[in-house]
Amino acid sequence: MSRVRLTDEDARFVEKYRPDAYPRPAVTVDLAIFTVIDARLVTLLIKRKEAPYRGRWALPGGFVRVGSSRKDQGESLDDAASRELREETGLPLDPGYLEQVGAFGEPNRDPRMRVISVGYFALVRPALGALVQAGTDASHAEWVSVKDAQKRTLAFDHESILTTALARLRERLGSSSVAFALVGKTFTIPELRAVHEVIHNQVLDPGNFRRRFLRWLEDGVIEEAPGRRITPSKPASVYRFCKSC
Amino acid sequence: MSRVRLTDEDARFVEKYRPDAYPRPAVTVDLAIFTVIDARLVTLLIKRKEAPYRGRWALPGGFVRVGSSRKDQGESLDDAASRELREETGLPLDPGYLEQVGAFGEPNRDPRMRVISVGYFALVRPALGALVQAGTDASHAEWVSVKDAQKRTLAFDHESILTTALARLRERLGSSSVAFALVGKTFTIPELRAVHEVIHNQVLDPGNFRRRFLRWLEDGVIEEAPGRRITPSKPASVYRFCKSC
DNA sequence: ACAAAAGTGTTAATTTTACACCCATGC
DNA sequence: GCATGGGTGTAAAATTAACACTTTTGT
Repeated sequence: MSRVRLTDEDARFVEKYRPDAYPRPAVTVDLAIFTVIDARLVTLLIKRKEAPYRGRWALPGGFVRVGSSRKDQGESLDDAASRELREETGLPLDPGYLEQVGAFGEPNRDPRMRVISVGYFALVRPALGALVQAGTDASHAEWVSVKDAQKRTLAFDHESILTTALARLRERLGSSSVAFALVGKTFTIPELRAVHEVIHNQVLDPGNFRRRFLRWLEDGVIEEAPGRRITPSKPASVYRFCKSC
Repeated sequence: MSRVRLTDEDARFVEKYRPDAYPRPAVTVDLAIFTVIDARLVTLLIKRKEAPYRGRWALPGGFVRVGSSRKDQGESLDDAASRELREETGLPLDPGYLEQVGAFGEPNRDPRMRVISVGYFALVRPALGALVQAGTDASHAEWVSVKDAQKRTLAFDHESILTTALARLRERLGSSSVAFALVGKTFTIPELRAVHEVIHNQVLDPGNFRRRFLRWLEDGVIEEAPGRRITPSKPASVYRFCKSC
């Protein structure tokens, strides 16, 4: 983020400035965290333990930490989202993938007060996804298939955040960094195809998918990796994402 | 926006709720308002009359009006953007086109306090664009070619908002509603092509462009309109956007 | 008549799609 | 050997790109 140096006049003005002249909204981040489990696209939902909407399912999220002084203005939005992701999943760092999808700020979306939420979508590897359930109070957090999640009545306007995030995920799936965030550190082409099929909810031609994929190999985005898969038929070759072959 | 009815418990809780427990950020909307003038893509910049960054050029924008009570939570983000658009351009309603591009909330992007800005991009017709300059204090607001705007050092992080907005505009240009927002109420194919050329900064084949365009005609998105253009060569036929032929 | 730009036609190149077929492996 | 699914080949279809050519206007 590029920022510009202050003039002396600006600096003097800042010292005099009185905040709180106008009411301010609270600002939160809410996350649609996706992974693939048992060939279903799932998202992490939290059962709210407090009002409002107590007992209802909601996207994980929380308030953005805003410093109380000019010197300390708190954390960035991305940092807030990343922090919530870690806190709610209990997973170690590994950002996986995290992208903002926009601000959601209709009045009265929260009955307590004016709250503006910045929506994110996040991806975690399936292998890690399985750990989340175990690490948390089972009744508190749950992987729910996106289809089911959209049928439940979520708290606040989380339904619309989820829908927007899902659309964004589908848009981004063509990009390699997104595509590889939902498979293991090593993977086969059929594994990757299965993920695409689940997300787009349609079967894909194996041959054609393979050809699209092979461009990434030619471009050096991925490389062959050692390893095998146990299969009831011909085993596929294993690849890995290649950030610095 | 779908929202869910409160339970009685929720309602009771809301009554007790004490806001202001944590510091809150100020929230603004900032707009990249585009139009085409003299075959240049231009955006409206405001010369700041107050600190911080006094005298520097900035995107038009302002604080989101947040009500001070639970009953009145103020205006929506879209409404705030739409209001600023009207206030800064002095143009009558006619939304033209307005779309959110995301939240920009790095700490210290504003030296006074933590400010989170929601960026929008807006389109106004060229014919209207010319009026804006006249209606405002000339030294206050100015149409600046996007290329020049990106060379000037804009206030805050407006450079990054502008860049993001421009990218979004280019993405959306294929959609009819966006494409037609930058030409007159009636227009010719060459006029429309000129707009595309300016925005994508490349010359387009007239024949091929025409064919792409004609699909919209077949789909009934547009229709022929009466009228002519004064030209030094063969005049093109005139069309109009057709919301309910 | 001439220049200029609209509009039409045609063809090659590229990408997408569909589907046949061979191959390696576990059982 | 046989079923299963990985991997390869190929050809039709659709889209894109390049460019020649005809038409209509103002001068």
